[in-house]
Amino acid sequence: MAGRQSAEERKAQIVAEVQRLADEIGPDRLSTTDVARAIGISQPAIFRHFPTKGALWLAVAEDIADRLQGDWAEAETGTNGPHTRLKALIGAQLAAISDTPALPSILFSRELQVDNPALRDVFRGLLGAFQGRIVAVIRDLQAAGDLRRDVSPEDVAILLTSLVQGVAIRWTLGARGFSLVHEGMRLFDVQLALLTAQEGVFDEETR
Amino acid sequence: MAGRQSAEERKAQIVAEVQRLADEIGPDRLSTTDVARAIGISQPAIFRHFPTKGALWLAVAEDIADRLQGDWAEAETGTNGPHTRLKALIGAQLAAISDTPALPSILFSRELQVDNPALRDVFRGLLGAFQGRIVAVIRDLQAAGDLRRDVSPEDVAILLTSLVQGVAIRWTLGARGFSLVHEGMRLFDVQLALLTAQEGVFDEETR
DNA sequence: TATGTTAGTGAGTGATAACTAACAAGGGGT
DNA sequence: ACCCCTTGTTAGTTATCACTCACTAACATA
Repeated sequence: MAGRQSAEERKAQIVAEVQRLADEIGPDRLSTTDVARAIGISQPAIFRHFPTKGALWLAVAEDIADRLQGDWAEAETGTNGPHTRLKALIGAQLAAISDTPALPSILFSRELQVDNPALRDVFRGLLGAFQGRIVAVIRDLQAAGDLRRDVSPEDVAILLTSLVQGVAIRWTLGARGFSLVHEGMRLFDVQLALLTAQEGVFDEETR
Repeated sequence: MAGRQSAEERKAQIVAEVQRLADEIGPDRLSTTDVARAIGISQPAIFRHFPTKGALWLAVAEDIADRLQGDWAEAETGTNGPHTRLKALIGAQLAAISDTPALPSILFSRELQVDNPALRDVFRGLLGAFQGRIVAVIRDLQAAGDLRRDVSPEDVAILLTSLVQGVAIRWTLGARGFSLVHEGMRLFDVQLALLTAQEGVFDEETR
């Protein structure tokens, strides 16, 4: 329905629908027929706008990349100190997953990445960029003396991004029975409290 | 080759091959033809041993569940204090993933779980059991005074299991360019050091 | 109003998926 | 040495996948 549309609009509509349906059906099981039916056009019409299904997925990847990078940039501009900047970054990521629940399964889909190296490279770069932003903010936090210095910024970044992934996975497996953003931010505060505590009091045997 | 085998042996062989191939091809893209060819039998022979492909996956899930639970039990028996017990548990999990790299993609495959609720339930229970074991050890650690008490055991368990998942994902995406067990244990030590540091020194604004 | 362009359709293609039916053979127990 | 259950094969079936082809209807413009 809604008749004919411009190619640009239709492309955007298809890309959006893929992200919505990927959550229900699974990214790799999602067929062009599913997408076409959900939109209300014929299945071959998909191929008028994308030469191959791989190209469609690449367009989806670029859409995701653009949106996430925009979210990160916005999160970092509207904030003053490094602490709120870090909090905003993590919050933006959680919100993005909450808005597009298929994000983790798309980003980490083994199937999609096995026969679409270009896709894998986009996602790898994207996750690396996020990690890089976190590392930079951690450095600022440490420089300001707001975070213990006996842990490397890279390790802190890993702990925090793992936290986001971990809570997102629990959220998905548990049928989204809680607020991802709320629970994620709560755990972020817990982890950050650990990271701001005084250094080395217990002698921990590090064998 | 190797001629005829007993049903029991053949079943185990198929289940093992699925786990090996799931890593190369992707759990959901893995076809019965792939499995049969890798073993050296005809494709319909698979269905002599498993009524449906879904039943095959369920057998794989139970194999994984048995193995993991065995690993956890072993990790917890050979250890004395709660600290080494925790370390052994995390180490066992990392080693299991290292031995069966397809584990994360199988356990978290959206595709497999969408149309196989039984499978999803097995995995959910499995991950819950691991979480439960971690929580119990954390409680012991706190009771012994070896871990700060201003963090709930459940939250600590989430932080630690997320850590394992996070490092496993990085390991997979990065083409397994480092030792999963080594890197995982290093980060575990970092996180545990944070968890044993003195409580609440910085006043963290918790808005 | 005539004309070229573009979004969209219906029917079909070859490949591959899971699964079945009918039949062949291996091998231990009597 | 024969039997017969079990394991296996070959040859299908049906469904679905991505993708193509010939064609049409809507739109913009001259």
